Amino acid sequence: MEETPSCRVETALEILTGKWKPSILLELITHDTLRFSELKRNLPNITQKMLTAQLRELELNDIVHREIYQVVPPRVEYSLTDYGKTLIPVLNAINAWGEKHVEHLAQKDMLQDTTPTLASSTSDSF
Amino acid sequence: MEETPSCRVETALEILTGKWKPSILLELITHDTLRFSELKRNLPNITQKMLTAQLRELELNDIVHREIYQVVPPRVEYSLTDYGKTLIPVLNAINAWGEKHVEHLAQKDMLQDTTPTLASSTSDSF
DNA sequence: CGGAATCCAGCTTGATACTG
DNA sequence: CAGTATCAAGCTGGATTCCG
Repeated sequence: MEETPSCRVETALEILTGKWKPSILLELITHDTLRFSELKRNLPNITQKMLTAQLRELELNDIVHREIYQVVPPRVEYSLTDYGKTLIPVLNAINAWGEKHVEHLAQKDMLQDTTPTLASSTSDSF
Repeated sequence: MEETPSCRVETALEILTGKWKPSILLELITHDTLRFSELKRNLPNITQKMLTAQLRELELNDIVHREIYQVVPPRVEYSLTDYGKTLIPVLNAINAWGEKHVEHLAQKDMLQDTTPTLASSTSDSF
C-alpha cells in the first residue's frame, strides 16, 4: 500500500526544522567533532539555550552523538552518528534545490522579498 | 571553494516549512489540479485562512499556479508549476529518509515521543 | 565549561465572522 | 465559492540568571 508518499516528509522535516538545526548539522558535517563552546563560537547568533535545545532534539533522534568527558572544566563533544550521516545526501539534495531556486527567482525577476529570512538572518558565517 | 553546502538548505526549507505546505504539495502532486474547495476538503483540519496563506506563499515562490475562472460562483484551480515539479524528487528524498527514520527509531527501541507532532497532528488522512 | 530555569516578545496558527 | 478581516491562543526563540 504505497499510498501517501508525503506523510513521512513531515516527520523528516521536523528533524531539519528549527532555526538552527541546518547550521548545526553543517558544522558537524564539516568539522566532524565539536565541543559545545566551539559550536557556540561558530554559530555566533545562537544562544546557549537554543544550542542546547536543538542538540538535545538531534540527540533524541539519534542524529548526533554526545560524548561527555568527566573532567573539570567539563568537556562535551558533539558529532554526527553514523545514522545522522545518512542525512547528508538529503541535505545536499535540499541544498541543490535551494541553489536552483535562488537562480530561478533571479531569472523570473522575482526580486521581491519572497524569503524574508534572508533579511532577518543576520547570521554571518553561512 | 565548495565551502558551506548548507546555506541554501534554509532557503529551500523555508518553502517546505509551514504546518501545511507538505500536505498541500502532496495533494497537488497526486491530484495535479485541485480547486480551493477540494484542497480544503482533502485537508480537513486546515482553515481557509491558512490554506489561502500557504497557497499564496507557494505561488510567490512560483511553486504553484493559480488559475482564476471569472464565473459565478467563483472557481479557482491550483496546480504545480513546471518549476514546482522539480521539488518532487526532493520531497521523495525527504520522504524516503523519513521512512527510514521511523524504522530506525523502532529498531533503537526509541519508543518515546521524540516527535511530538505525531501526537498533536490529529490530522487524519496523511 | 556546559548547561538548566525563568521570563518574555513576537510570530504563527486557529476560530470566527463577513464579503463579492 | 473563495476568499478577507479581526481577534485570541500557542509556540518559538531570545535575554537573563543561576548552578555543578
